[in-house]
Amino acid sequence: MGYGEVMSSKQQRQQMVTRLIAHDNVSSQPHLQELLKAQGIEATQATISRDLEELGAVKIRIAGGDSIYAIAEYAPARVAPSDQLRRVMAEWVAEVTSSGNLVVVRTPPGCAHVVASALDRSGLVGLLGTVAGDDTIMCVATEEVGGTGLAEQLRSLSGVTDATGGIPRKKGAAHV
Amino acid sequence: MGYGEVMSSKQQRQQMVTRLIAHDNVSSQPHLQELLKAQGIEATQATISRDLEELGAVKIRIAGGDSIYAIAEYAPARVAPSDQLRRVMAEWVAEVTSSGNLVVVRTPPGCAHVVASALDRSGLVGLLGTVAGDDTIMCVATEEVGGTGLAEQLRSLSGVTDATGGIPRKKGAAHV
DNA sequence: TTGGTGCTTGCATAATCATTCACTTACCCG
DNA sequence: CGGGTAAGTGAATGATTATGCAAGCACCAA
Repeated sequence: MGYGEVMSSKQQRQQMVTRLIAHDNVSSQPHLQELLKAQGIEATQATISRDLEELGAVKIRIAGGDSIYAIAEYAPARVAPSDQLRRVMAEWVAEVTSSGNLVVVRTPPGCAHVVASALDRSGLVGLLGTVAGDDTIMCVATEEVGGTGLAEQLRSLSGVTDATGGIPRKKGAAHV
Repeated sequence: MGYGEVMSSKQQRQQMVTRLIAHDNVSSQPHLQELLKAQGIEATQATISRDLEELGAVKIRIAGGDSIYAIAEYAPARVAPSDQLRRVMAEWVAEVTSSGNLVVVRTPPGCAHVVASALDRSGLVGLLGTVAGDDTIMCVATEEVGGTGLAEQLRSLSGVTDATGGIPRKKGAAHV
């Protein structure tokens, strides 16, 4: 298996699909088909269906009862292989600090809920739960493990270098 | 608008739907229809479709390419009027206790997310955020209001009688 | 009571999405 | 070179989900 590089059309298409989903409110596969065509990419509904599956896209409901596509960030974590968690953490976690039983995880703007969702479903021992804002996650550690211990786990998962274990550098309001 | 109390069948059904979704891996609406029937609740696919919309359920993809339903903690309550909150709380909250800045809300199995979602979007003063498990919600109270004060508000909303404000009767692990 | 209003539901059907099958192409190995 | 294998795709079709419509019921007001 494995081609050379010619077959990049699929990847290009899927990348465009991802982009379209993220920016527009894509309501259906025919709709997405149109948008793709406007970008000079032609594909049938069948192909798009397969793309969406591979990308892990799902239809979510938005206000008004309509539903649009979104990239999952959610589904795969149901069975969250810790590999997935590690991948998400490595991708999006910028900083991990702790104070008392709380661990504060910083992410790029808007990404907090993605990481929090993965954490929530990871079944990580020592993690009671999370509250995610826009770019900040607050994790509640068990008393047994404590904030410091949990922070250590999280840093290990994300590959973040040890950073100021006890003294927060800056106050960030998590608008939940 | 506003019936007496006879028309509880819809709410019962939706509660069961929520529970089934949370526990089983519901793959389709006909599948859910069967599960409901096994619980003694009959409904057509059309009704179930509407229930799922109202509950904000979505189909997510799990490992293997299959997809199952899940409650969206995310879309529907976008507009959550406080009346809605009161209704949800009254329907599903079994117990409210507090300790320190935390309030623990117990619900029927599988229903925690629904309540937590409503709470998250309620803009309730004194409530910083929530972490929902299967049948348990942890609410973080502001320091100003405190766990006791928040618990009081929540009890009022849900109509639960005052219960052991400071001493948890039983340890319930919130499996998040 | 009587008529009006709004909510809920089932039926039938439309809309949407997933999958089977066949075909093409690229690549690998004798 | 063939032959074998696997990925990728479209057309057609099957499966699933959403919806228009009408009926039924509770409630309210006159």
